Amino acid sequence: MSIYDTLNEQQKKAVFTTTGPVLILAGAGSGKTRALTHRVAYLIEEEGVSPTNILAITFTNKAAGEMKERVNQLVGFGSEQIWVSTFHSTCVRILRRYIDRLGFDNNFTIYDTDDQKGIIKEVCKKLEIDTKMLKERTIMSAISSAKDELISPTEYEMQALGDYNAGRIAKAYKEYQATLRKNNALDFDDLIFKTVELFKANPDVLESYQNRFRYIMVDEYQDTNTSQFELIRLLADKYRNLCVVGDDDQSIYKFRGANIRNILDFEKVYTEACVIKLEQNYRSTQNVLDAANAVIQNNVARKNKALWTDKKDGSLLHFHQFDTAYDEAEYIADNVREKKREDIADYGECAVLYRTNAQSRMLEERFIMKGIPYQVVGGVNFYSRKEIKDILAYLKTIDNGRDDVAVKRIINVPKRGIGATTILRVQEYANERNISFYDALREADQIMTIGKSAVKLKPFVTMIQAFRSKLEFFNLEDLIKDILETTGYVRELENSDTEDAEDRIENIDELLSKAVAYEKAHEEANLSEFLEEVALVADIDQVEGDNNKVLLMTLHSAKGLEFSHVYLAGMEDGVFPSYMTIVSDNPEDVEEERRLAYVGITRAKDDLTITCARQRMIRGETQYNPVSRFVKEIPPLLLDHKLPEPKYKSYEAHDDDFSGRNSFKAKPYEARQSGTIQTKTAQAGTVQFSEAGYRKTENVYKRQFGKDADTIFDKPKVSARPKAVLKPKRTAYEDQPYITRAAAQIKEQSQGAASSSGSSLGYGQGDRVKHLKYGEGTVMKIESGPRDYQVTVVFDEVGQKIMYAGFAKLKKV
DNA sequence: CGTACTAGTCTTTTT
DNA sequence: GACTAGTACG
Repeated sequence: MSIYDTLNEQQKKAVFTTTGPVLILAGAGSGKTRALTHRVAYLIEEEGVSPTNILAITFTNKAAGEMKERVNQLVGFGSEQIWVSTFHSTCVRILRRYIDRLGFDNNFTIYDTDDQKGIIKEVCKKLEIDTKMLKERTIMSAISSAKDELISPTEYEMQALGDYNAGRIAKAYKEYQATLRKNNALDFDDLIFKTVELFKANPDVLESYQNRFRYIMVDEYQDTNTSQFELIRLLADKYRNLCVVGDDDQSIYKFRGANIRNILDFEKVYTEACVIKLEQNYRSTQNVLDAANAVIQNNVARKNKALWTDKKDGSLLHFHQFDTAYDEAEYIADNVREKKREDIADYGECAVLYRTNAQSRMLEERFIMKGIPYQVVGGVNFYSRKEIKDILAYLKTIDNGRDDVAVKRIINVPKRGIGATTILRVQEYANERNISFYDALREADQIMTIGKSAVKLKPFVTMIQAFRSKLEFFNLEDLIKDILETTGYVRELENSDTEDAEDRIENIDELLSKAVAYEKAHEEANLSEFLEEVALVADIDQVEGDNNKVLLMTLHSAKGLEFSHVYLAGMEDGVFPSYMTIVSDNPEDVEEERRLAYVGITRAKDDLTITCARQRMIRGETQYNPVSRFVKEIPPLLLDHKLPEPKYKSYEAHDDDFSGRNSFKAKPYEARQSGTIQTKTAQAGTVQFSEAGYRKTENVYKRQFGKDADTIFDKPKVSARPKAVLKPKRTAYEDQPYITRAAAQIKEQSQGAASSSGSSLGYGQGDRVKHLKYGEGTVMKIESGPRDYQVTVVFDEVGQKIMYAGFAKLKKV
């Protein structure tokens, strides 16, 4: 019995076909990681391929780690020698070695979105681009798209001829690249671009990597963009042992430049390619799978496949429409708690998925209220928080004095009385002499224009020099501590009475422990590599598998994961699919959203709950949204609750115009040009839909279910509710990077309460207490729960509430 | 130079 | 609603 016996026929074919180009079309849950890991094992064990000759590219560091681990289990040795990493990390490793050939310093820094924006701003100022007319954002995304397509500034300029705005972007692009070069920095897109450039300009370097990576595998191939494809094409060009794995139905990163043609046209580029389809789904129940299939079928641009499963039907999909987002969140939290109580599911088996990060807030509040452990993935990245970026900027300055962005970030943090004017003068001086900002600082006393401010600059330079000289004998931890001590960064935070100072200090502590962990994991930890690792972490990388918490994340972050119990929240037209895509005149945009829905549905192994709200606050505006078209595409037979009956007819359909999907396909553009319809709801607020998108939904629905598919506009019952009691602020906390401050307090309290007899509450049964939002009330009961004291209070105004002492912050009156 | 307030924008998704 | 950039003022 060998390890390969457990594979199905198609998986075996994927594993045993080791030479030449291979395209594996792997449907959701079809065991593609299994196939990939076994393939690597097979290469090493049966074909005697050296692990060093294998390159596997994954999408996230987390996926890379998992792959390594699984190969290790199969082979038992050598897996640490396989090069498994993301596109970006792969490129950094190559560039660290060879980028000097392109005129960069090998210790270049990597700019994140914030840094980029800063540069773009400078560029706009310099080129006198009016950012009201042409937004930084637009310029940035134009540059990013250009890089994804491997278009250089010069080429961009040529293409922009005759177009005023494009011409300005071209100028900005050119200037931006010049600045990056001057600062010895690369942005995310450059990492790929420059590697391709390096390979093209240096055939010897390319060949050495071609010889090294004789077997190349790429996971999540449907999400590669043009530059990534080119990179892979170059690397695989000599031996052509390229195996790509993907699912066109799960392509959800078009906004990031992903080119779905890469997978759809693979066979055209590699005519000798062997195509293998993995269609048996091992993950989900029949009902879940049926729903997913029904939804994705509405997409036109896809390779046909039919996922099937051996599994039982399973339970029906649950569907609930609520009046408000509050009710929705409340229900989900209750439902999770119930499943836990009845032993149906543990917390770690549940996940709540939503379209936008902003939707996590309401859910977090409810989860905290009910004491359910959870972890939010994403939102504001830990490493893009102000305080973290400040500390990192110190490290960057110490590491690479040419990084002007970093130097300018910290020159007056903490306050040293160095203002904008001084910085400007120094920059002018630097520009004249063509030296870096930092080098200009060193010559501060020679800059005539800044006068007496020069005195303030000197101590800064001396300090940085001192840090640099300590670099040799300090480890990372000591260095960071020294920075905090010398600059008084934490002291300043402690003295300021801003609300979030404490959070910030905690975040800094978290950074320190990350640095310590990094040093433990790496024998010869050095500053540059630490900074580089930090720059390339994804949110999902921080999720630990074994902490038994409900995971809250966007649908995008959920790709590649699976859970027994999945909640799809906010399933409303306007939220998901997003308003932007509904009104877009490109029908492909809604198709991408549909793929996202497909990803969401197929995350569920056993149980799927779909929820939505009639009323929802989005960006400070109350919106009334109908049930998502994607829900309507699920056969009603699979749902436990019927879709709501339409109450307001908002649009009269003309069946003659569109008798079915084919006729829609036949004349999409005329349809789309007929503008938008506005639908007034009973309450204030309007919702717009593109007519085409609207009609399409309608027709698909009719065709499948023979029902009137009118958009539903229920008049929401607006119940008077107390406003949210707390705003969860995300903060890093010990081993749990993204639990909220309030949850952290609960934890502290419960730990403290265990040792100190419990009188620490300061109030007891029968006492009158005051709550920040609920006002005054009487304590009825205090019970010690598993995490904290549960206090029951009857408030004078809002009635009885049961809450956790640690976070309710009740005061005796 | 630093602070406090105001106005405007934003988000759909991220390596 | 929340965050940020820009501005007016001390």
